[in-house]
Amino acid sequence: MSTAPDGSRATIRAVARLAGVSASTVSRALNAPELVNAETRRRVLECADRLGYQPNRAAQSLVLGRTRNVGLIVPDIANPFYAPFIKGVEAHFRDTEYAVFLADTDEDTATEVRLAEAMSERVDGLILCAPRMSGTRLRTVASKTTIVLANRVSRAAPSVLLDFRPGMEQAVAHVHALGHRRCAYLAGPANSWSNRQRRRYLAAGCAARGIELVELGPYEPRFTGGFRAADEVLAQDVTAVFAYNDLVALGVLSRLTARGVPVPARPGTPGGLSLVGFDDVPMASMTHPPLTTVAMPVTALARAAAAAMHAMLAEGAPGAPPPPPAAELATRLLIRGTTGPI
Amino acid sequence: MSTAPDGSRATIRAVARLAGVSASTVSRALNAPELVNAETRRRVLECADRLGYQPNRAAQSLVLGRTRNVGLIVPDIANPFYAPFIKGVEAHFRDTEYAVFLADTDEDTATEVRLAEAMSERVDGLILCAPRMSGTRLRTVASKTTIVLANRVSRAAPSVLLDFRPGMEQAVAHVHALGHRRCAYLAGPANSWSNRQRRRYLAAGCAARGIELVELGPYEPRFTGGFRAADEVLAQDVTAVFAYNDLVALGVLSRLTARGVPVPARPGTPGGLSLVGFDDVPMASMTHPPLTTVAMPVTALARAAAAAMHAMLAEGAPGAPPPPPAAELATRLLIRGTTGPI
DNA sequence: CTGAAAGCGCTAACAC
DNA sequence: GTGTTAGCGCTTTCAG
Repeated sequence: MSTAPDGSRATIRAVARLAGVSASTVSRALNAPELVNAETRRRVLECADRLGYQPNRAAQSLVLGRTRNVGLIVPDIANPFYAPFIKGVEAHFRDTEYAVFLADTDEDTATEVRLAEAMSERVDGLILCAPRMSGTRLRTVASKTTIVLANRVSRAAPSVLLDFRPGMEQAVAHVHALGHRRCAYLAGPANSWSNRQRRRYLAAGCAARGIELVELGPYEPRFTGGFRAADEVLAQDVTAVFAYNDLVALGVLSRLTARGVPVPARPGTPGGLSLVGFDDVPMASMTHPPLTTVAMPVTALARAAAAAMHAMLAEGAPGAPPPPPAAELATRLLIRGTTGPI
Repeated sequence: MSTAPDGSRATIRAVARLAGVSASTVSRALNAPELVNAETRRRVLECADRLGYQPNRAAQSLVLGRTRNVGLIVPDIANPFYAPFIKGVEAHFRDTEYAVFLADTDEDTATEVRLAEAMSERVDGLILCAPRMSGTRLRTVASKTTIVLANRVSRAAPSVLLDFRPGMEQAVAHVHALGHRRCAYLAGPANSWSNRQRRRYLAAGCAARGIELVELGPYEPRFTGGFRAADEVLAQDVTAVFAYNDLVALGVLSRLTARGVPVPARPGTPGGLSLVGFDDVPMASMTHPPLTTVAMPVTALARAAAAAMHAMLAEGAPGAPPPPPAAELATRLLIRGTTGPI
């Protein structure tokens, strides 16, 4: 059994006593097998096993100065965009000595700050996905623990980034080729890096091609945000819509369908709309019609973030983090059913 | 700043030195203010603050024997059913001394076991949501840490449970009232407690009313599981379908719509289907038509689980857990647009 | 009300 | 190869 008769857990000394060696030898047998006689080691391991010995992590952490935990903070676990990110990070650390601790900020900056602070005391490193906190705050957190940023740049810590440009460029070119000349952008959270990026490349692409772009919102980046957006879009005189993300796009699609507005426009019939999303969440390919969207290589992003963190941790550099590498991962347009000629 | 010039963090002794007191006094000023002179305490607090002192959690854990972390393991964070559960638990522990560590098993039993084991070393308590591991395994984990189960019963630990019966009863009665006499149940994972519960009450309700129930599956409990299910349902001669959960139902709805099968049946036209889901995920109310489904009071369940855990932790009972309370929370049918007369 | 001392369980020099 | 010793940073008796 794993617990002694009195309910307390076996310590390294108990194992040592049972095996007739010192605590150091047990420690070595466990952590540096090559430093100990094969036979001794066998005996120690057997005794440890017999007592159900598990090293006390607090004691290890205290002496080693590391927890072997890494934290992962995302804005909203319910957002399908983050699911593959989370799973990617978890997958990377599975079968390593690290455990991944996940937390969700509910898209709230104050919660994010509190969580980052609580976590930073309990982990060796923290992966912050699309954090909304200020640069100053970020610096504070970075001074306490090793940080890797995903989808956010800062001088305070290295980042892994999605390169929005190719996808956005392709989206604008596609819509332009279909004849659209007046489009709407349904903005997401104003303080979000993703929103700024999307808007920026969209604006640039539209300007370059003589497309007039009207910005609506901000909307909450969820399905219901799209409902509200849909009605406001209809009040504008546009023929195509770029939504902040797929969830919003799906909400727009749903509401538009309910109001009888064809997506995309039916040739010859006025009043239809073309619709482009961002993220390529699983649901996007399953609607009627399936959503034209810009796909993000989220799993690759996750892997990059996890690998960067793992490397920084391994480096053992307790001082300043290594030179921030900023991996960029290209997005691309997936043309499906919600875009058509004007 | 929070770090000393040399990058190392301030210790309790540093604070003590600066304040001209002993480490014990600093500790007391922080943890038991009433035991220390008000003025001394003020000074200590000020010094602590000035040095950016943060107690080392590993050291605290070591001496206190507790981590002030609680773990939460769910089958799939991407499943919208679990999102409110997670948020409910997180909300409960926000502003407590505990941090919640979340992990996701990817619906995989082996991963679940590994995670539970890794977590149990790092937390004071573990909330297991709909665990799939064996009773034996559960007992092993329960011997290492305090456990609360959600949607699963076991002698090894207390549970909070949803009472599926009222919702299922209502669903069957509803479908029966609409004239359906031959229905299908699209089963979820065979080893899942939820699946067993649903099937059981469904079977009982149908039997009591003379409805013939054919069971199909198991299907993976996701949108895509519903695609496959839809085609298999069409090959059966049924008029109504109970899906394992909303995701599956949504997949069925999508596929049925694509194949031109009306949901619900159009009066007078043969071949339509009525459809009932379970969970009431957000998306369920947003489809066309909106999904008739059995709503689960998930947030209440989460609160109950968190409260139970918190109580057990507070009790400080390091030995055996208190008598397992098994809270039961009633489900209910939400009649929306996917059910209609035969 | 405060300080000195002991020790939580473990690892890492340093001897032998 | 293995044992001895000395802490890691904190809390908590026990004296005063």
